[in-house]
Amino acid sequence: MCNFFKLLHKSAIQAAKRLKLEFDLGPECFGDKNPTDQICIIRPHEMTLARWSLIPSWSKEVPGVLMTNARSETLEEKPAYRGLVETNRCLILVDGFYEWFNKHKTLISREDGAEMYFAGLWDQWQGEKSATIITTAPSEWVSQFQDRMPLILEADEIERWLYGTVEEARALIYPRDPELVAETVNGQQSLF
DNA sequence: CCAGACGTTGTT
DNA sequence: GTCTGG
DNA sequence: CCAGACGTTGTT
DNA sequence: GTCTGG
Repeated sequence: MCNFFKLLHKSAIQAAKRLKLEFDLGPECFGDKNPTDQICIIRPHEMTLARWSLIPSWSKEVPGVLMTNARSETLEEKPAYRGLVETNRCLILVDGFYEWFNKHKTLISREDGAEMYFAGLWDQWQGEKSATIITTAPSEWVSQFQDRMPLILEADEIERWLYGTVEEARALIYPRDPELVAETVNGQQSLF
């Protein structure tokens, strides 16, 4: 599920360097992250903290349901997300995300070991920023674990997602097949 | 029309 | 604020 | 996933 | 038999 991931400090340093952004994050966004935790997001010209699970700006109160993922297929239709792809795109920075495989907690990360960028959307409610991760159909490889996966952008796409036109951004929303590896978390490495 | 929702995933 | 389900 | 529906219109 | 709503 795209509901549990990991971010290490060193990857935030890397991302800041790659995107030429100032690094200024509290320690609360590092480690294993669950919905409603503070996570590291990247907006145009800014790396910052946000609550994981989007709260629409028009909400009367904190929603009773989690908005941790946004389906790419219906992004532009749903009341909670409509319009955000035009003005409120962001990246969610992670090292890898967790899936359950044969009852083992399994970390899925990039084969090249680099930091990973999820395409996401953010909003602001009563001064607080929050964000959601866009999901797509799984690649063939990921489908052995799950039938959805986060939209993972490549290094040469992340600036287009942040700074490009809406059309350029929309063109990046499609199912991918990134080079990934999986390893069980309890020491034993599994080979996939 | 108008009240009520507004979201996603999917075995541990 | 806007959609949709009854 | 799996149980339950499987249809349409829309103000008095 | 197949879709969808929970």
